[in-house]
Amino acid sequence: MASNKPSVPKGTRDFSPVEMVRRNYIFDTIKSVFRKYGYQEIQTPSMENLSTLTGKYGDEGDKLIFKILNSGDFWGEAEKQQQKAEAFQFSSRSLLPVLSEKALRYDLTVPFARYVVMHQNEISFPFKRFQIQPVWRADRPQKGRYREFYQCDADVVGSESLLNEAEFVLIYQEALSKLGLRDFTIKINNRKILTGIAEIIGKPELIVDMTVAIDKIDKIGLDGVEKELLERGFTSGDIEMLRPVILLKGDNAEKLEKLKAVLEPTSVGKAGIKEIETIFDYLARLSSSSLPNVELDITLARGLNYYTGAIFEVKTNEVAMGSIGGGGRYDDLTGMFGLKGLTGAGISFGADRIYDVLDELKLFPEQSSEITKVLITNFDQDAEKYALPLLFSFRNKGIAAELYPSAAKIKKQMAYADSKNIPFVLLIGSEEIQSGELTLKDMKSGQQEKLTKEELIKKLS
RNA sequence: GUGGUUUUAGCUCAGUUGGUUAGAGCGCCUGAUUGUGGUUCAGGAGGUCGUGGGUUCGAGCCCCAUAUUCCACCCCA
Repeated sequence: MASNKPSVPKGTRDFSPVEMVRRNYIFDTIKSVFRKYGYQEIQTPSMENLSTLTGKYGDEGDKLIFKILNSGDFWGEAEKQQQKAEAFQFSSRSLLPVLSEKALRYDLTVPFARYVVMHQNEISFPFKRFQIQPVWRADRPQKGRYREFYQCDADVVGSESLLNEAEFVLIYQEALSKLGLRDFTIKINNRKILTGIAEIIGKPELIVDMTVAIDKIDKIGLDGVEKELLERGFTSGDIEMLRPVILLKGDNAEKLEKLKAVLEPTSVGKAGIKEIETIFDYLARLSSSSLPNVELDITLARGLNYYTGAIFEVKTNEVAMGSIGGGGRYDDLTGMFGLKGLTGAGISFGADRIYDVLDELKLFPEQSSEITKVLITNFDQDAEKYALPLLFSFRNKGIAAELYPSAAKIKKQMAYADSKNIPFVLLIGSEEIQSGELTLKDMKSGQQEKLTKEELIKKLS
């Protein structure tokens, strides 16, 4: 086994030139919309202190954090610990802080919260930031799920206005439309409504179990949800009360009316309804058309523990794929880092899933693989010498140009231009050098014409 | 973390009950065309059959382990 076949770690990928063009198209589109709504870009390190990340994503989440092994003699450190404290027992739990104190970023929201706390004195609130960087999860890969993937987050901290939530809907709407998606659903819900429902049933402590179960309605159906609710500690009486809420039908206004009646006894539930109404009201004033793909979905829960108000999730209906975006309001995210009373709200686009969707729907624009405008052929040393100042002039005028780097066969040089999708090839042989009229070939039509340097620059600019 | 699945040429895939020298299409290289790509024609190179063990006279094919791919569950973008 001297020579291993090279490979990349499970769930990671290389991105070749064509893929990068397409990925940047996605990033640039999303970025331009973020900027349009007043969000500024930041970046944070790929790794964070492990203590920054642990405990923020729940037990399931913590397991998926990629931990970085300490450098140096960690085994010696472990033994030193044991000598110092007799009570120190070797176990996965006790050894972890000795073996690892850094970890790869799991999402962009928690590092952002850390950033806000560390930079609170330089930041003027409300602070609107966006961030596009990879995150890592030690998950088992499958369709649309990678161990390294990019998130595109926009978050605002220090503003409790529901205008932010309304604008998030518009950002989703605009960015996804720009990318060519037509049939997608922006689902919206409110944690307070879910809390209200749990209160009415009289099981507020089981709210997480309730939401996890009803979130699966699309997947496992009503019977499955009811079965899971029973397993999670609800009685059949509770389920009787829940059923009409889960099966809520109609358009957004109708759903709101029905919910209002159900949630009348709970102040928190009513507050949730009011928030949704306010967001819809903002949206009605902020957009020219009604937004047909915004849908109030009471079964939308999302896993993350820290959402307290609005919850978003975006799904495409054109391809079978998990959610391509999500987000929500979290009242006290920075509290875990010691800065209390700062509210935040944010959304995320899953760039890799969006890529897979656009790829499957063949929605990537065609022209994008053309980069170099003109290739100058290389006949021999004399021609190369003649070509260099010309190459310089082309680039000076902003024309993307290449000189073939060796005097290879013209056939090969033409094939190179063809494979790279270069639209023009300039042929400079002894004839052209003498006359000063150079042969420009249009690769698409196959036509050739003789042009002077000035004419070339004019034509290629 | 649980259950299943995939892996054969650069790519997409054939390969019979275990039997000589493992095939195709596309791509690549060379030539027809020493100054012309994408079309055509002729020729050519390229394979530790994912990896490591085992069974067998003999393994791409059977068994074990491991990696990887994809899928479902959990959870999530």
